[in-house]
Amino acid sequence: MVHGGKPRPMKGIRQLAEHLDISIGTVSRALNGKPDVNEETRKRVLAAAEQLGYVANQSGRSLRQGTTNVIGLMIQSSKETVENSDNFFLTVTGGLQSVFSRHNLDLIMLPCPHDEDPYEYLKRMVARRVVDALILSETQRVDKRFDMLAKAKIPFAALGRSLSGVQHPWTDLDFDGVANCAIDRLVAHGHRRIAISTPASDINLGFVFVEGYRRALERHGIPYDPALVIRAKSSEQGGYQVADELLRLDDRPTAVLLIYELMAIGLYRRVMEAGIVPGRDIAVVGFREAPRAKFLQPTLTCFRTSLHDLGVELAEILLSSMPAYNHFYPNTRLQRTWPLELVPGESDAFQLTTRK
Amino acid sequence: MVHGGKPRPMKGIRQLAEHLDISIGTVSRALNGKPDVNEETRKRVLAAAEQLGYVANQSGRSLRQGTTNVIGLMIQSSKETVENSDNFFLTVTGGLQSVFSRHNLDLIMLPCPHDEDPYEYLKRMVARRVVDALILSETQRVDKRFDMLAKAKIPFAALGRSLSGVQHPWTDLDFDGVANCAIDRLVAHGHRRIAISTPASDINLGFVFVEGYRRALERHGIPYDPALVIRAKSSEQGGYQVADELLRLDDRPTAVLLIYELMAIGLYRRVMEAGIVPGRDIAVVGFREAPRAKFLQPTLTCFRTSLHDLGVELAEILLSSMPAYNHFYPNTRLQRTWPLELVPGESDAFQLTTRK
DNA sequence: ACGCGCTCCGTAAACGTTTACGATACTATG
DNA sequence: CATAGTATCGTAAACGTTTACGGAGCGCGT
Repeated sequence: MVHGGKPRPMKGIRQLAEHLDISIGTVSRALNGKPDVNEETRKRVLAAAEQLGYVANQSGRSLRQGTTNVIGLMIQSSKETVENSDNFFLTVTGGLQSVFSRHNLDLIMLPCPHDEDPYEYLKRMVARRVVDALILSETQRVDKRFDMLAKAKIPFAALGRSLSGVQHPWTDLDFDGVANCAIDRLVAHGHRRIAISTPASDINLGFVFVEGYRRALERHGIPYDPALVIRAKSSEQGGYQVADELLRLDDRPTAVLLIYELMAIGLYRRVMEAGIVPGRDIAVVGFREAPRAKFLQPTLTCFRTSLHDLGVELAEILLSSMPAYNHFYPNTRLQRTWPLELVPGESDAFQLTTRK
Repeated sequence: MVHGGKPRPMKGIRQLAEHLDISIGTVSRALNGKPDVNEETRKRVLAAAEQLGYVANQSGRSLRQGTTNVIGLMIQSSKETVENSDNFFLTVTGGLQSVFSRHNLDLIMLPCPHDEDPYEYLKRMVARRVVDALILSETQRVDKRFDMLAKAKIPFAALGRSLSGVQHPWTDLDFDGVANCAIDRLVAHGHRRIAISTPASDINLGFVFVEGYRRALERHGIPYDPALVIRAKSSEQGGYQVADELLRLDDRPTAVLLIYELMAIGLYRRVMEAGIVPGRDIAVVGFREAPRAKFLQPTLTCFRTSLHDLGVELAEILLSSMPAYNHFYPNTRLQRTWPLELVPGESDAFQLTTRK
């Protein structure tokens, strides 16, 4: 039984303690920055820990204190979601982490498998107790997950508002504001028959988007026509399909508002097949800005925002709703819509001449 | 102290045991499917656990058995990576999970913050001991992470081969095979001056890609010209830049091989600005297939593969390298390149007429 | 000399599991 | 009936932390 030699891999705080010839209590206090420990011994402990490569076992720690210092971001990578949303999550993640890291919190992503019920998945993850708090995305119109988390008293914030019972913290892109702005612009250009695309799923953003569209129309005295609300997947194929439906309408719309900018690629393609050119015969406005939109001809009018900053906001909202952290973020609004900036393109830059 | 009434939230296995009036040992054995427990009582235990919503505390469990049943997928969301699509990761994730879930393993994603050194980040995550094994992606040419994990004796597999010392399990797309096939095709069409794009970073796939390109060229007796290897970011902008550089070359190439299919969008745009049309004046071949490629005019010749199946393979490789699971996957090759299938498009479907 | 407060540290009890070990009751076998 | 074997269960010791509690030593004022 060799005892000296190379510093063998640390087994636990116990070995570190007996190597320093002090008690484990003191070692623990030294490592955790507790006040009642001599500065001198703290230095020794930290040095020894560094040298021997000791690092606290997280299981033991979180068993004892019931906390893990990990925040989970649940993402439901449904087939549809996978097709769009490329950099969306990773960009938001960057913003989240920039805040969390200041508090020594780590972020992990919890991807719900396609074939599993998100609610059951979340239950499993909560039961694992590997996260202290959660960020939910892709919120449904009514979302059982919120009620469950509220009942389980685990803090959470949502990326996207919802109608669910509990008042929960969230940030959300300003979907109705965007719809509002787009309609104002299109109406000013002479359009009165304006279609809108919305996701086929129960995700809440679609409802909010259409609601804003409806209110804006009514403000201009234009009746709301359900036939102009086209449900389609948020992908290029979806855009193609939207155009297809548009062309089939009797009183063909002169403008269309897309929930997802990539759809414009498919839409352009389909209408051009029909001899209709975007930006001249039909106005197109897209939600959010993708780098790809810049490569469309004609360039797409859309809305820009910083997803990174949205992540920052979301993290702060979550933390301010957690007792242990809320003093860092004293007066934070717990619900916040995130503004977007209009990026004018050529796709709607024409005045509609009343042709009939 | 009320004792009856609503089933209050379970505190632990102890309460569950005394509610059933049996010992905690038996309860634990019943829940974990151990053999020495009466089928009758097992049923009772499972029923009670279900009814009271009991679920084992993961910290306690993993403290005791030193295992967490969680696999981590580390992703370095570098700025550049974010610009490309993360549906890559989400798709692979689907394949991984379909395997892991059979073994009651959960997958979490560990996104390394932009501003943190991936190596340090990984060290922190390993220290947390929240994962039993790891999957690394975006492997560098030489990657310190592998050595660290090997030394720490934590199992891992990589998405992408590397030159690092240790023989580690990996799957990788068949970059050199693709380069090979593309060159054969282009040469058959009369091209001899063929450019190639490669990432600007130290990620290994670029080296493998160029290596395959080089060997294929030499097989055809075409000298390798370093000037034709263009480093650029894997984005539309990068494609634009590649085209820019191409146009600046004296003896202008008649074909180009792109490491990332989205680059074709920018490349098309730039060459068309110069009056050169893809598929007639210049041949373009892209690596991997994106849905977007279908919307390009002319359609892009590229290579298709199932990233989901690649995930399946990767998961199996990882598990077969773990003592506790390897009997499930007896004779699995621990290193495997993943084949891709050619998807012929119009972008290289012309015979080069020798023009000079 | 005594008591008090302060600083620093050791002791031991939790946290919620799993599991080796032994105990009990019952069955089969001689 | 004695004994061995089997099926089932209870007991208690781990796993590695954190932390409440108390104790030792010291300075200081009375």
